[in-house]
Amino acid sequence: MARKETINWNGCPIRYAASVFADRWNFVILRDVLFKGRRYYGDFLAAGEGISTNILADRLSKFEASGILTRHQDRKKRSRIYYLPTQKALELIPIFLSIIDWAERHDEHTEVPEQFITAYRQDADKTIAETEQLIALANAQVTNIH
Amino acid sequence: MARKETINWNGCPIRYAASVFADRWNFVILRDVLFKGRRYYGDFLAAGEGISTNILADRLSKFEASGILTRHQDRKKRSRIYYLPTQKALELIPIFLSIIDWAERHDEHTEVPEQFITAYRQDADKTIAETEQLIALANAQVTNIH
DNA sequence: AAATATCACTTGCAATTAACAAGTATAGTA
DNA sequence: TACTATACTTGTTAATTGCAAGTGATATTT
Repeated sequence: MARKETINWNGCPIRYAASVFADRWNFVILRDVLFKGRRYYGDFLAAGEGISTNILADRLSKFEASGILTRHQDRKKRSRIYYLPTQKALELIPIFLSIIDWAERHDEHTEVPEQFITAYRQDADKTIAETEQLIALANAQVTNIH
Repeated sequence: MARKETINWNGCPIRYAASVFADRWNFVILRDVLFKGRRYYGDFLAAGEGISTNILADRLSKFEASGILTRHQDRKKRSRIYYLPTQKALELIPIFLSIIDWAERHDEHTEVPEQFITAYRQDADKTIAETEQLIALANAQVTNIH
């Protein structure tokens, strides 16, 4: 996003969403948070398949600013930082699931577990709930164990 | 997207989707196509609230390349060009509707007609179908009248 | 027929952002 | 005390974006 600070956003939901997460790396980070249980800076780096450290730092702080992630310090090991998804982030799950559904239909290279996609198409709400469970688990691992 | 042509996309649906439409201006163009009936280059320019001509041209040709839009010449007035959404584009509707739903819940500035959002929340499939109707109408206006 | 206008782009250049490599700060470990 | 780990910064180069102007192919007006 170059220049043009004072755009007329005009109450458009799509433009708002665009400003929050319409970016290649944002998609990947959100995928990692919502579906892969990643919570640490280092995890995102390793998993992001190529994101640079400065870009990752930039995106994480922007997600914090927009209320998608919260930043926390590990109590016992204070040098470790973890990021947790907010409710606002959890509510992105339906969007990302329908993206997965779409990609599976239109990209021949996409490989989603048959079971997962079938389950989603039969009962989307259930898959949404299950994904939330997954997230709760990942959160617990980070907040309790350490 | 600078450099890094040879990424390991790895069959990930989110990365595929990111490569096709995760970009500020892509969001706006798709909004215009899916919900506002815009079909002409000039319409996109006027409505995009600030997109540059070169960026618009770039995005339109990429959408063509990725099978989201098809480019057509008006028969009677051959200098006019219109773009039509493909089936692949139509199937983005559920994604964009859930984005609208999400933004309405989390952005105080977002102004979506109450009626629309309520209808969507009560019966998503119906709103999806209605949006498809809207698109059919916009297509007809472009392909028949001229 | 010539001049003007419309439309859909290109092109050139400056400004902004991203990628890559390296470095720094703080905390914990040997 | 030295070494390591983790989470970032910083600097530099490369790529993309924004903006203004230009171009070419129709149409329209005079």
